[in-house]
Amino acid sequence: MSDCERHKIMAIDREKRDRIINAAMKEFNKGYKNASTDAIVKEAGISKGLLFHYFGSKDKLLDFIIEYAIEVVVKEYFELINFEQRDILERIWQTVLLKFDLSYKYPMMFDFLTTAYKENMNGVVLEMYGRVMSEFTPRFFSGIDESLFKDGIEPKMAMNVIYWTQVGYSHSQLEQIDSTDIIDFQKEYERYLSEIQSYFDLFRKIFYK
Amino acid sequence: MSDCERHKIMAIDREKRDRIINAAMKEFNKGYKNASTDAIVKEAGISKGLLFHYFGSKDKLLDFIIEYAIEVVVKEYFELINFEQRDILERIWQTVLLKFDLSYKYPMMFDFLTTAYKENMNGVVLEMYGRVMSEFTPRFFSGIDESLFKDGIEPKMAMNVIYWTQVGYSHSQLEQIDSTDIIDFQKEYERYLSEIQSYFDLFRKIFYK
DNA sequence: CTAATATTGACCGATTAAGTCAATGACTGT
DNA sequence: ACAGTCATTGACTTAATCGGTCAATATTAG
Repeated sequence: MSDCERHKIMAIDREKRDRIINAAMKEFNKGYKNASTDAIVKEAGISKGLLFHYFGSKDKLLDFIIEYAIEVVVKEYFELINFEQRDILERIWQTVLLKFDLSYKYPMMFDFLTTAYKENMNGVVLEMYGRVMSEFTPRFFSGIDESLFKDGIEPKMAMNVIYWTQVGYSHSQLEQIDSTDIIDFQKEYERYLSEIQSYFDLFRKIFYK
Repeated sequence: MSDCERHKIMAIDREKRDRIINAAMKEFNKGYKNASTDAIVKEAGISKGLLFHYFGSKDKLLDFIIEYAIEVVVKEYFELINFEQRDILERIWQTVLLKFDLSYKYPMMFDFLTTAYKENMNGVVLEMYGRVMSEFTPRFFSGIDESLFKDGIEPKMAMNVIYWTQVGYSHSQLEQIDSTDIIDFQKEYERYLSEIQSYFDLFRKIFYK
């Protein structure tokens, strides 16, 4: 993607640009072929001509969205995690907060990137993302203070349980949000965090000395 | 769906019928609109004419698959759970075994029904399924022997952790299976069960007296 | 008021997808 | 061997859809 085109896109009014990006991520999350540009413009509330005026083609739109999504996730998620925190519960807690902050602006970001990576929507760029990810995961689970765990508790299993619980809880919340109408985000945010925190308290009690 | 048509379908060779059912569930799992009859016949290894000879139309095919899936899940899952088992860990363990047995014949059954229910693919039939489900869930988590739990452990939270761990582990296994070629099912079955059992052992140790 | 820019949506050609049907293959009793 | 029945095929039709275009219109700036 040429800098010229990218500059044109980044000059769009911020709120409208995010509406297009979110609509595109939601639609491309169905897979490249199943994604419809008509559905994207409808969701974003713009005309079809404007979409092609800015992005040129469906492929270029996808390329931009992938590059943009990776850039945001790297800068506002991967790079913000403090690896000096050797308490795994606290380390995972950071990711809960960071993911939640990101999903406020871009609700489909992580789901979209997962789909894009699985379908290999853009070979070159996603290969880079794959490298970032495959370096991240082992790093995330290494340098952990295992002395915090009770004797007889397998740290690897405990970490999986913590991770899966957090994923499971998020999903159960997402289902409820889908079925309800527009919600008070601030209020939901607090309830969500306090509930998931109670699970972390439970884990601290059962897994830690 | 008239009994006549249903009879015609059930008269198809069992192995071929299951191939069609599995192909249809896999395809409809993408959503009704994204499901392609061409893809179904290709996956099932039959001609397009035959599919329409048996099922008449895409809608009637979907109706049959939904009815069939609900019937199988009710008879081979819901009705086989022993509610006299008051140990929740043992009760959930039953569901793991039952789901695994079912997923051998119909790998997409539960995922398909979840999608069908969310998209409300067939109002009348799925409303019935929703009623079955909404009666099942509270029943499943009631009549539990809470005296087995350690003091200070909230049974409801512990049950969620157990449930989410089982879901998370299944998903992590599914991802690995997708990326590998054909596998020795018997060997995988044993490994899967023994690994998930080790998580149940962990839960017994940390949650129970 | 004018020129430049942003935005629209009807329209086009190509592709796709549900559904059809005439033809063929396979089997069965005589 | 043969007539008759049933199972099965895949090229074809038709309507809708989708990516992409463009002349027209709205908006903004000087």
